[in-house]
Amino acid sequence: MDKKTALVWYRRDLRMADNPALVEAARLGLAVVPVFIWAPEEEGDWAPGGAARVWLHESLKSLQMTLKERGLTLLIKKGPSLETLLRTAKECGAEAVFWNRCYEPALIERDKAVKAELQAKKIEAKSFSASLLFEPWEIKTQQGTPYKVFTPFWNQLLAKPEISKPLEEPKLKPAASAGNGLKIEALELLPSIPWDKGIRKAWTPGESRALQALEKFSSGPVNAYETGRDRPDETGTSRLSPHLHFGEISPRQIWHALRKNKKGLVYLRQIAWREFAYHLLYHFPHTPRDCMRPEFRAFPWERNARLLKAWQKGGTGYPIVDAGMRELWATGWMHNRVRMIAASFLVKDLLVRWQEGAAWFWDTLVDADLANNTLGWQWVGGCGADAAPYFRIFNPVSQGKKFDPQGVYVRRWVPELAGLDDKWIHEPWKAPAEVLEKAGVKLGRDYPEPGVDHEAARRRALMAYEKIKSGKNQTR
DNA sequence: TGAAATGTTGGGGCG
DNA sequence: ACGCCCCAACATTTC
Repeated sequence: MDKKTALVWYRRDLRMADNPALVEAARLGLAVVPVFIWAPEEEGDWAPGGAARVWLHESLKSLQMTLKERGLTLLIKKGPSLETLLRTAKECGAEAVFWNRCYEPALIERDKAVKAELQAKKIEAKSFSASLLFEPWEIKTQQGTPYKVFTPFWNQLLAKPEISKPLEEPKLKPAASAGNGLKIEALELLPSIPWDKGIRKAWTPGESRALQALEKFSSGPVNAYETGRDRPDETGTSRLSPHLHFGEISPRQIWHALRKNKKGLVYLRQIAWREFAYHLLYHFPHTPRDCMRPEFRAFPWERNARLLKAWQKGGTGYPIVDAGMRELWATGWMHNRVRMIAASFLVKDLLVRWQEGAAWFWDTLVDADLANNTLGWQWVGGCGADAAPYFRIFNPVSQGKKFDPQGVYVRRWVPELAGLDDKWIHEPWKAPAEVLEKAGVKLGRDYPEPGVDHEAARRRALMAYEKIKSGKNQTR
């Protein structure tokens, strides 16, 4: 008997365009039942964090609306994926399930099991590549091993045959029986205490806004990206990260929008860092938990709940760090230059394990992405594959002066310092008493004294590293 | 996709 | 004119 209906299982590909699972259903002339299943427990330790759930809620709303305009209903379900798919397939008389791949270790395992079970039940199951330029197993060194260094990975990526064009949105046939779904609200993705106001103000999730953001970026900031990306006081970045994480836009779309622009390559290199992050996560699935470099197992991290909390709340006493942490808390996002500064501060100045920082980012970032988050923190921590050398320690004052020279960013997020002159904005503790008084700042009352002295903290971090250096050549 | 410490160079002041 | 010193600017090395 010919198949009539397919489920398209939406996961982190919340878009219509460049969606191979949708295209396949249309190509086969099948009616489509789009379904989203909320099953956070299947993601192991990495179920979406609080900020990401807010985004997901809004993105699902947007997708549901878009599908509705096409005459389709996005079914919302909750519960174990396999059973839910089987039940939904039965409800709708679907004999095929198509989806686009995820690459987190727990999801790879789950999807493998789902595929096997569906096929055992005579339901066709097919998965597609939609979230990466290349599958993590498609890129290998000459020796056939995974890359551990970014630059050769990047060269290899550029040497590959041209990346295929993004797929057009197909014409979809609605299914006769759409099945019964929940309201998105029933997933309880929104917080009970409304701390998400700032996120809603800063962002509009959804495919159309993602395309707009790309358009805006490619018609201006991309041309100055090389330097503009380092300025948190200006809008020199694409701000595409959360859209990209939820698949509201695909890297193929971004690639083709920017590749013809000579300057676009500087930004596409960042997209390649994302590819590299997925490559590493796929080949080294333990890295969200453990350092890549084995000698770091013996690293003398400190346990300091008080300073960790101060960091989280944006109360370290270092303005650029605090500005970043407050931007994160308020908007669910932090400028990448500031992410590096704030992360370096936690890991090097406070000697707190990078996993603590990764966990906080996981919960507070709307773009929280296991591959990127893991790579980023291991990079800063100096314990990753192609990481910054451990002794590369950011100075929060000089970084602030260099990349936020007028203190615009600091004043935006740390308004209690707004009255200080540019000269002191990144190191208020050095300002003369009368300057502080005139600015209406009393350190320890309006804004904290530095929780640690960077100079001393730097020396302490280097000494801590000395302790594990001897283990450098030990094998895993 | 750092920063500090250390080394080198070259111009200017000055005896 | 010369050597000497100082020091800023830049370069290299070290962490």
